[in-house]
Amino acid sequence: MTKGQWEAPSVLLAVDLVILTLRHARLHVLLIERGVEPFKGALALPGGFLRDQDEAIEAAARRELSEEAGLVDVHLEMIGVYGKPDRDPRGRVVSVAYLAIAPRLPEPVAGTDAAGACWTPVEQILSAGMEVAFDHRQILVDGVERARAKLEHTTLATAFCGETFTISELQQVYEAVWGVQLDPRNFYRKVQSARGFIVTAGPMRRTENGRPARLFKAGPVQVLYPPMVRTV
Amino acid sequence: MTKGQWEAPSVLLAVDLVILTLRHARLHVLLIERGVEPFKGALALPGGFLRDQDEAIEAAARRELSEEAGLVDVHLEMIGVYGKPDRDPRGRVVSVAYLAIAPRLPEPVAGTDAAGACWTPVEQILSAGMEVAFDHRQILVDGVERARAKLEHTTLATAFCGETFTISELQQVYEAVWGVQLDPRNFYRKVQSARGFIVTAGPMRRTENGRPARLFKAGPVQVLYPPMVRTV
DNA sequence: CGAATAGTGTCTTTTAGACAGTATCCA
DNA sequence: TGGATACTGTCTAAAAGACACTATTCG
Repeated sequence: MTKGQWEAPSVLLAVDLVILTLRHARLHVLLIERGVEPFKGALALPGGFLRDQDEAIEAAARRELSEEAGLVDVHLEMIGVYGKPDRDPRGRVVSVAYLAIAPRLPEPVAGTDAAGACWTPVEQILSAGMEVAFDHRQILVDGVERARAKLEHTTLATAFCGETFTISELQQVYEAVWGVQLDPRNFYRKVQSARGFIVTAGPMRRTENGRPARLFKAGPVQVLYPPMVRTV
Repeated sequence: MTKGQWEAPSVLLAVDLVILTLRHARLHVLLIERGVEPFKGALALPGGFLRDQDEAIEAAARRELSEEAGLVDVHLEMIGVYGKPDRDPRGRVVSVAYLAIAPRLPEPVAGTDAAGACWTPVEQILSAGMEVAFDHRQILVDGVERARAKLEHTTLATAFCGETFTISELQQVYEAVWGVQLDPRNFYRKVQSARGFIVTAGPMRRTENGRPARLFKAGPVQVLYPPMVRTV
């Protein structure tokens, strides 16, 4: 509560992005090599400070998404706030973390500002002990866990795919993000019976090897029913 | 990214609390009558600014929880960040919202600072058009939705109960938060079969009317398997 | 005894999971 | 033709939902 002469302390506000995508059937996150202190030369999540007093937080996240990864119109949601008093040696910096999901991309990161942007397998950071700057490991852990959880009861998986996709492409998303193997036949039935999850995108087909598959696009529904249960 | 002479803008950081509890088998939220401008006299979620530059954000939330509601050791989790540039007429105020779950309480709000603290049925704000200050209606909506979702696949429901509770008390939590009626017999089976959800708390019993019920306490598990499915 | 709540059993329908078999492409 | 992937069908076991019934308390 504001009382009397006391003045509330102010903080610097930043945004950080966990940008996930699928590459070679594995989950990758975009990391940037830092060009300035602190943690100069180390890898970190893309992000930055609010540009000015009037910039909305999500707008800042979208701006960084565009500037650092060349991405527009992708799924974006807030993960949480990271504000431990000592998390940044420059002073009291509070960071709002966002989760972004990018569909399959051409090999290089298109339209990038930052020189050292690179897609890194999530496993390398989570299981192998690869280092990242600040508290970005924790932010990544929380972002990946958010994605895993939302695959269960929302249609988020379609955000990893392009405009249209086959059912086995969708299955690859679940397998990569959850780190499990799924039976394609049961996955088929499951996905088709989830109301509004996917809808057929014309009678077109696409091929690379074996029988061509039907194409689908994301359905109208956000919340999945029945959910895709990740058996524990 | 920090560049050259440019200086990042700073913001005021606040916390707001959605404190939920059950009263008379209905979901209630704690509101405070504001004693100062802006919105003087209006009802608002409890909350306030960070006390000083070194206070952790969650610590500020726990401090407000104690000062404004007299609550300690209750479930507390972050909901999200609310930072629209124009959400507070005093300037750029970014608020971190927290969800707190209080067990059944004695009628008055114990140990309260704020004079006008009152438990309000959530329905009155969500369905009936009761007004609240700032963007607190949206924060409440998000907090309640979070609670509803977490009841499905976590053991959060036990946080609404006291140290020990009966199965029908637990059922009341689900019914009040979800706003549905559940079959007590199937609920029984369901809850008992969810591994680690509840454990018997001795052979004691409690009574008020009808046959006495067994007492349980919260089990060791946080994530529910199988989940409590809220049929849509 | 009846009213009220606690707890068990049982039946039916739905869903998950395993897996056989057919279809359609390419080389 | 064989190899590969797409898709369909079928069986079994588990879980969800409906609901009859018994148990234990109070007054």
